[in-house]
Amino acid sequence: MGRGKIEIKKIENTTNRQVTYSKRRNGIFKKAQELTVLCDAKVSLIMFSSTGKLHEFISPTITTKSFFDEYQKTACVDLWGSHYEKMQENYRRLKEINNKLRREIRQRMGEDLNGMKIKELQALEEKMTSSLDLIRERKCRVIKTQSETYRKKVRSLEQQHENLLLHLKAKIEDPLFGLVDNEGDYEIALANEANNLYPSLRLHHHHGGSFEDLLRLA
Amino acid sequence: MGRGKIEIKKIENTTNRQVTYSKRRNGIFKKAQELTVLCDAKVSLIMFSSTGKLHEFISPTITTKSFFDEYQKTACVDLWGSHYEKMQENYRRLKEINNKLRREIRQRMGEDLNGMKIKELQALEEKMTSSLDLIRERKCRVIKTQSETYRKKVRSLEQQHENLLLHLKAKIEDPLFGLVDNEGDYEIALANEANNLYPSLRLHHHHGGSFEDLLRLA
DNA sequence: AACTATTTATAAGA
DNA sequence: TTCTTATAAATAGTT
Repeated sequence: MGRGKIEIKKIENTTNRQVTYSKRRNGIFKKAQELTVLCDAKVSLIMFSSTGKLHEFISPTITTKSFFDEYQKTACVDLWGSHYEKMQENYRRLKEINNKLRREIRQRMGEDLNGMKIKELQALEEKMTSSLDLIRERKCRVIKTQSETYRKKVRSLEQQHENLLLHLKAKIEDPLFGLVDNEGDYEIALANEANNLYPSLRLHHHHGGSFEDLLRLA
Repeated sequence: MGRGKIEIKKIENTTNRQVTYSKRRNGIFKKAQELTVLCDAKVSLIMFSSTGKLHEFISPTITTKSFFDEYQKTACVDLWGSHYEKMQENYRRLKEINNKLRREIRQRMGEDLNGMKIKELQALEEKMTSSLDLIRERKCRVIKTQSETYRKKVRSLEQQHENLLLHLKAKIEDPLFGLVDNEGDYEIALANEANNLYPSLRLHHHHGGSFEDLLRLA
């Protein structure tokens, strides 16, 4: 239908092919639409052009999903295909691994040992003792590090404390060293100066557990 | 296109509607086929008549399944809906659990302890020692049971052995006790009788490890 | 299922 | 892309 009759074979001229695709696509969509209305049919028409562009028509009387549900039921086709099955396979394997891991943990907790042979039990025991050694080693090192940190902090605080004492002594010997407005406020000023240093000492001591805690843990 | 122009609305006369459906279905299939060839396009055309009958055309250059895989990818349509998403969610959770389990095992193996506080390490150590106690207890019980079984078997075999000796002694003292055909075969008969018992003894001894193995294990 | 008068789709050209 | 138009194709109503 056109100025000349054409043979039904691939149009080699790209531009021409795309023009024809566009025209005929409109034509076939219109036909699908008419069929839907005239004959009360449900139609799905999906196409990809040679350049990979997607165009689709679906009867407005139905949703895409329900259309394909019906199609799969009627045609006995499984469009889910590999996607679903691969996923299910992976899921199954993951579950299996999970169970093995759980069993391993239970055994390492001393449960679920019923089926085990003597040699297996012995191997497990050996694994456990060597793991325990590693854990204890790690614990000792952490404690040592922590202890060292505390030791340094204590020394630093002692230093501060000493400085403070020297400072106070100097003030007592020479009341005019600091500028004090009157004799009555002198005691209060001293007390405040002390309080400004001690809170930080207490804070440091309780950050992350006391030194006494550490000794108990080891 | 025909003897008269028709309005595009549902054809109420059933026969007429079915005839038109049949004619136009052929028409649209031909169009789809021509589009496939002329424009090198991939077309899927599926339709259900008002009576529920299915007809479909798909470009012979592609399979139904690969067509829909591509369709889903391109259209970003999830035709499987909630089903798929639920599965994906489960899969994700399972993976997470898996990772936690692996971490737990690694910690129980004495690895991956870097981030742990002293108290956590101590708790882990305690869990491990109590687990180890359970495992050792279990091992001892299994060894005891096994040992007891072997002891009984040994006793039973000793009993059999003693019976055999008595039997032989009886035969030697009274050669006519057993029916022996001639004097020349007497020695051979004795040897065979002995061999029929000893193999079973050897078999029992090596089923699941020897007694000496057991002692070494404990 | 054919037939065929008409409508519709579209190839080629602008 | 869109419009035009000559012509091929599709099809509604009829037989």
